[in-house]
Amino acid sequence: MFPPLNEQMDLIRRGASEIIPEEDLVRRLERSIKTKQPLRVKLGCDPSRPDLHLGHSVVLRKLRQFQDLGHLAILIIGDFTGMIGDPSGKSKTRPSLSLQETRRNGQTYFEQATKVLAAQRIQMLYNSEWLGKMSFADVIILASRYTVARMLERDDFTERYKAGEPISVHEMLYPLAQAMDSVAVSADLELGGTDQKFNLLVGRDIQREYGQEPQAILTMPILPGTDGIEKMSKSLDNYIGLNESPKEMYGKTLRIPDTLIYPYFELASNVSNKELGEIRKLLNNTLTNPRDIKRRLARTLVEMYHHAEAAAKAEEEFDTIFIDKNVPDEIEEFTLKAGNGLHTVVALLTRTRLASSNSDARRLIEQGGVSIDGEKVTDLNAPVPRKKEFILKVGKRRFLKVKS
RNA sequence: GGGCAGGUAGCGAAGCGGUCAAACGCAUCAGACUGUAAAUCUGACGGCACAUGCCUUCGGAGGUUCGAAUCCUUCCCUGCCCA
Repeated sequence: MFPPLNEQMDLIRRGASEIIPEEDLVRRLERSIKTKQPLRVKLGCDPSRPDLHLGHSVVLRKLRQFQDLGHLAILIIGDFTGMIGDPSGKSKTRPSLSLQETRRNGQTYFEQATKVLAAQRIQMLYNSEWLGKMSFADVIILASRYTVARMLERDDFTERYKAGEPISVHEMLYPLAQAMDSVAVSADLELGGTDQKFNLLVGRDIQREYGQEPQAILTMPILPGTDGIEKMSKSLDNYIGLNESPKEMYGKTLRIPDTLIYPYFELASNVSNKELGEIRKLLNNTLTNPRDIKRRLARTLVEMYHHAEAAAKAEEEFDTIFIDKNVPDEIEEFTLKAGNGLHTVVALLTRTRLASSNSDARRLIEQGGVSIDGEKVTDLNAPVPRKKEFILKVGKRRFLKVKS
């Protein structure tokens, strides 16, 4: 039923940052082979940000490998924690979601996650099922099993504490809540990014306190965002979303700094180890133009989340716009209606949201960023052309077909 | 409970009675350049009107003043120290 241990470990280790403790995992795998029981591999998901991106895909792909090996993927939607608010300390506006919202987000999370995960051997649970039932007394008992000093060991707590930044008490409850998830599902292994290491380790301690064998943990490297500096995240707008159109995905990928080409192939694509080696060789060769490899990366990613045809088309369109400086085939349309009072280009830009305000629209014109049918608009008071149809272009890549 | 230091535009951070729509950095947007939507350079960057005009912003609410982000009162929030 399961592949041999060595084979499993080879795959499991690939790309992994740390496996703690590796002997534990090996032991469980051996047992699983013997008893023919799949491992219960847990991954926690934050439903307050239901838009998945390549950063999430790194750990999801690892989970997928476990599925492929015959193990069970347990997705835990943190709806309970989502209802209380985000603990990251970064955002002051902690959106407290309603139960309904968390359910809806959980659903969209699932839909996106299954772009990477296999539909079978997957179990999705909402942690309000057990956390919501805990009494205050239960919480106190749970909290008594961990110490403040140990909690403060967590990097981000240490730093914030030193920097004199606020840390709310409830934030310290999050690692414990997450640990209770592990207890609730009797996790054999929990996956997460390296930034989750602390939380994952707390899970071990708490499981032990609750009479369970502590889970092994496996961390994956953090995928850098498209800026090449920060961790990929939606709030920093340095992400490539799993749900994005082929066009967006392709364009964003081609924009990443050259230094990210290899890490993206390694962590976010499904190229084989052999291909990875070739890619590395090519990148080290000064004769190769990194652009060509980056194009391959962009195609690969689009193929993974869409299909080959879409990838080819996205590439073609990119070339059309940026190399040939032409108008793409498919562009959004806007129909001018009599009586909607759009007489000037400025008004049109604002109405169609190509500019955020009239001032912004004027600014764009002043800076030479607006053209109609390829002709630069220079007059701030330029009227909307009396044509049946024309192409409005803003900046380098925003197009609108205006009809009347 | 007491003492101290803070809360400024998307973020970080200056300003401490008029010349403040508010320096600077980051992010963002536009232009040039480029293999690229990268890097670099240039410019813009609250809103409305656009000719030097008006309106809304500096935690909230009041007040002093011809005039406040800047002074006073009060409330809310944050950090540190003492108890």
